[in-house]
Amino acid sequence: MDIALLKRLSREAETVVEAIQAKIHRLAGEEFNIGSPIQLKKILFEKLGIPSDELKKGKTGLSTAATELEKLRGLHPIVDLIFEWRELTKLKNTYLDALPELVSKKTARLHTSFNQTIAATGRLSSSDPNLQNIPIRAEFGRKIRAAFAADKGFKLVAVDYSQIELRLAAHLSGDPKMIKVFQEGGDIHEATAREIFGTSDVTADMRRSAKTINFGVLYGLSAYGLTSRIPGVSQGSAKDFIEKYFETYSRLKEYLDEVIAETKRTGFVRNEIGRLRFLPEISSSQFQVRSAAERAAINMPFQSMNADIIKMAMNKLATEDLIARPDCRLLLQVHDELVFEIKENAVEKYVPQITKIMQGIYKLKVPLVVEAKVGDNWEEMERI
DNA sequence: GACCACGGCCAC
DNA sequence: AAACGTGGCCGTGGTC
Repeated sequence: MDIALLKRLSREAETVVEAIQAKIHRLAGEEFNIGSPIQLKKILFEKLGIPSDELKKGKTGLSTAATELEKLRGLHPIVDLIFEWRELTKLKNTYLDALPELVSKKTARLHTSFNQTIAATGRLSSSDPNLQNIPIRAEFGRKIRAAFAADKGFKLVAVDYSQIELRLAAHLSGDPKMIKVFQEGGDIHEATAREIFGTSDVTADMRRSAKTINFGVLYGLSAYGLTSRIPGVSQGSAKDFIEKYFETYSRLKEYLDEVIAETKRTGFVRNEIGRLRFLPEISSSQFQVRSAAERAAINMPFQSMNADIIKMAMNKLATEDLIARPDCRLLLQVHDELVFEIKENAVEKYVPQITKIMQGIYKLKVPLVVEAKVGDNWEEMERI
């Protein structure tokens, strides 16, 4: 771990947070704890009178979650500042200030625990610290990854399964259109956009919407849920999108319906290699409880198969002596990705062996593809 | 000081 | 009506 980098970023964040905090307090006309949703609500909706009619309510009243505050952007300058404050304090508290404390004095490394019997789907989880949720999506957070650096003379190598859950959707459902896209090496999100928007001129926005639907379907997304996740889409057109989606991938629709029916009949869902998840709540008389169980049932075959496939690959890698040798060690598993530290002059030797094992570990009706990246740290990685 | 519920948010 | 699955960690506000 590059502790000096984390400390630098922490100081950078602190300076900005203090400036933002002062602005927020000035706009509010008083000092208050921005991190307290109770106090924040009072300022936003009582003192400043920002309209709150469209906002969701939780157990304790109005929600100030990011998805809700998003609706208030432009109504008052304090809103944008709250977003910035939250982003920076989150990163500072959870990563920048916490991780250096946990670095071993002896090894200069960070050691996590991987838990094997926590997640209901068979995934691993990581704790103390969780190294499966290190930021990557936002620009500032992503910099934290640079602190995860390979030893001198070594490289970090990250190998991840490409689109594995959607490939599993194609495989498990046997949907011919979806299978065809993957067999031809096509872009599944673009192909989906072409179908649901009925055009070969797919814009970036169309592809983004199709991507949201592709992933959402694996989670049991509803038209309502889609509405809040695609900007400017009404519930009516979201419903149309989903209908069009399932007209396109009709065998997938049948498969998902079968999973729910089977789970209702037996009280459990079983993935292709036999892992079970019991979901007795699927027969609940309470709509909310029952619906949540249906979504968990829909997701289970994909998420659990992903977990089992990467576990089988890790097992084979261990058997082939590729995870704990002086010039090649497995450091992390992040659900569909394995991160190795490999001696610089041995990357060329080991990466083909690793990718071959990962790709060949389980035969699907579509290609199982992995992508490898290499770099001196976890931020600056290049495809190899 | 330990624990809890909650709201919130990071990852895949 | 309810509204996207699996996790873990943070601070707040509270109890014991």
